[in-house]
Amino acid sequence: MQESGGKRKKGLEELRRKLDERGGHMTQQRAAVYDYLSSVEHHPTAEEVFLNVKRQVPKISLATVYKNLEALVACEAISKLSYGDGSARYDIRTDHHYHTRCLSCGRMWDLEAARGKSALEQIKPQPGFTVSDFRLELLGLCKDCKK
Amino acid sequence: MQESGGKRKKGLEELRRKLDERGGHMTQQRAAVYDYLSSVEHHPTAEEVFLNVKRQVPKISLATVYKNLEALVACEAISKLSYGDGSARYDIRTDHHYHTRCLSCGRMWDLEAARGKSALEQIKPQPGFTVSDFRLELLGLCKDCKK
DNA sequence: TCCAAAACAAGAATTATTCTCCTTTTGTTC
DNA sequence: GAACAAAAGGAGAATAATTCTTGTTTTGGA
Repeated sequence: MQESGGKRKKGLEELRRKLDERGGHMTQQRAAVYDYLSSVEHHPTAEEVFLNVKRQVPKISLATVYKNLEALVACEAISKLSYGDGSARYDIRTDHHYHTRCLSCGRMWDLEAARGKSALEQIKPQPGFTVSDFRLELLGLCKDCKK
Repeated sequence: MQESGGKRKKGLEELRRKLDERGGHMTQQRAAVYDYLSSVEHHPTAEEVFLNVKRQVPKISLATVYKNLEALVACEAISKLSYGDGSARYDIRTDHHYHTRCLSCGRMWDLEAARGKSALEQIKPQPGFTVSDFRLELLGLCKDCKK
């Protein structure tokens, strides 16, 4: 499930650069958290990251996972999402994009924002409110659940 | 801040009808929660509902407020806005509309969906996914927090 | 009026997350 | 490469939002 060596190494170098900018250090635990997020297609919870990273760094604590996820969000290496239910989820992508969510199975997918951006800009907030970002989810039924 | 007597009474009758459909009872506490939500422009948290309803029903407990909010959501008298950042908020509206949310103070406002709807329909999901609803938030700074 | 179901209050429990305290590691400087 | 300050780690306590539990009261229909 891990990316190929070269690509992975490149990701970690990029991460180090981003950490450096804010005076953050690269650690084994941090690299493992980032690496795990790079290796999965979906958007896992902190708990899920913890359980998986533990296999590579058995002594890592849940608090460390949380602190690292926070640090990675702060240096814009990953982004934090919420599906609206319990726990927050983390996404290796930091570019502007949205999500589709299946109301039946709960799974989510990325939605390319290319067309969305200009469409969203047509929607105006109340006077005096300055918009800095959009959050958009399309809710419905996925291919599998429609059967 | 309360609605005029007639309108308020009508709202409560409507609520009783919705509760009846699911075998729910009308109580002083439940009416007060609903009434408070009807009386405000913004979308308060459970805590905020609790503190305000307490002024009318001093012995109400926070758990009761939560249970009533849940019951009102279940009978579709109100809706719950949970985007995962901090506490959930509750909205007397159940029709299709969107929200603005201030990143500084956390408050939320309604955003009329009239223009939004056609704009959102331009955004296409992955093939095979059937969209039944949109969730949209504009994030930014409100008038007060910009100062 | 009576009764079963529903709802109440109070507080304990749970869940997700953050904080505290003390130890270890990192990266920079000599 | 040793020394050092800052950053990060680990373990578990603390916090915040929400839900559950227990025993009591209220509601609405018979």
